[in-house]
Amino acid sequence: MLELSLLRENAELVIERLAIKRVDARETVKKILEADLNRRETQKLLDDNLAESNQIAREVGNLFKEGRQQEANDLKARSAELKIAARDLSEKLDALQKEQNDLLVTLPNLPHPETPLGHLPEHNVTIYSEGEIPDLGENALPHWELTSKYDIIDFELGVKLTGAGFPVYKGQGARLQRALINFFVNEGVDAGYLEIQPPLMVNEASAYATGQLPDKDSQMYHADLDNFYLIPTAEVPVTNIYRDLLLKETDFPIKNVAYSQCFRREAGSYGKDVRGLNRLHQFDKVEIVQIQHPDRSYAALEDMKAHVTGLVRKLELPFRILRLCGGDMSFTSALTYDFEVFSAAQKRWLEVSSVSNFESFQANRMKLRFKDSTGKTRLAHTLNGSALALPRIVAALLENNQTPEGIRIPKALVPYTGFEWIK
RNA sequence: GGAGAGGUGGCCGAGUUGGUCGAUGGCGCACGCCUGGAAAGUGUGUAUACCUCAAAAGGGUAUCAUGGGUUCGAAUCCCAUCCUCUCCGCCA
Repeated sequence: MLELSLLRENAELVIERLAIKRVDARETVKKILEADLNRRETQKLLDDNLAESNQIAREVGNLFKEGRQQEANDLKARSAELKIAARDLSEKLDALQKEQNDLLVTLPNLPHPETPLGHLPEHNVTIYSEGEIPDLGENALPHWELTSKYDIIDFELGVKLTGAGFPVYKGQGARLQRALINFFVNEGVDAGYLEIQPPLMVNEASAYATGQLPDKDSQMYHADLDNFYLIPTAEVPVTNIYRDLLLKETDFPIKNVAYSQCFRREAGSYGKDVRGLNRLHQFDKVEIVQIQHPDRSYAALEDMKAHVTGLVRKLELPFRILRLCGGDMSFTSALTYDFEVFSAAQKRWLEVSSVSNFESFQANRMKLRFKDSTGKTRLAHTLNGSALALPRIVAALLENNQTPEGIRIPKALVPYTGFEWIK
């Protein structure tokens, strides 16, 4: 969530920037500031009340010691009055705090000034593209046919075991999964990221801190008995490692890479978007996360973008990088780069990574702070990106590399797969 | 799952016949003294949030797992929840 101090000091800027995300924040900002003013007044009244109560308690103690029962009892009466007033004030304060907080969490993060205007996919700006789009001719097969032709991924079997969107990987398909995971994790480790294996289930506090709750409740699988959520991305447990921490400036940069399975209910999806590997309920992803000093978070974002570029390049896939427009960017992001690979039989671009700087938006909700060189406590910046998500990479690899002899594995992967062809 | 013990500041650890306890002490850390330099020694300081204040200083409030209760007053008493440890049971 946004920092309250920013709203107090520069409400106009907030309103102006949020308009880029097509949010009219005028009314909300006004209400927040009203609640804030009210809250502070109430707090002052309550504090004064409690101060007097504490004073009386001390005096009563002394009077009893001196045996002055009558005076002590008189003071007790005053204390009872204060207590009733304090209860009311305290309830009012809680209500105001809740009101303010509830309003504050409805405001998305401010988009970075470089964010393109617009709200449609065509308003996203392609800032880079690379690689040849292969001409596969007329007989090219989409990946969902290739997977059954070579018997490497079984969608129907997944339906039998669980349901749609839970494919079963077999033989060379399973091996390819392991190869990609190891390749991505190793590349991350080589780039200085600490490898993390997080839990795949998190508690309510964690889901709230990274913003999945309360908004995206229906997008997560939930274990009722223990009130745990299956993670939709490793971002959730990994970022939560740093929840409620007060870091030192020398702790930066924090760089983590984590492989995990991800679970998403994807309620409301349909059509060609969910065909084959395009959208699954369970999938594999390697995520990179950085916790950074605010002065260096944008440099870190560029680093992460370069890292992901390296991965896609080594896989020899044609790709492009988009800077997302305000309306297409996530609630929490300040600046996002999307990576898309071209899946040549489907003839469409598939998003395989989203690299974002959240600035202090997540850190504020999570209370992730650090002491700067002057001893002041400030919010850290958080960033994350997929590096990479497997299914669509697999879809593009299968489609783009299909030949009459089989499917060719890119050179960089061969040491991991142990084979050069899927046959 | 059953029985028991316990959760105090960055860490360890006092404090549980309720009373100036945000909390003795030690370690760690920071700065200073000492030293040619260091170690040892020694001195001082060392939580977080909110409010107040133009700012700093200062002041107020809250926080001893979390939430509630008793009381003029709670780290200390009561209740609930969460978590940790030990033993038993079960088990990859």
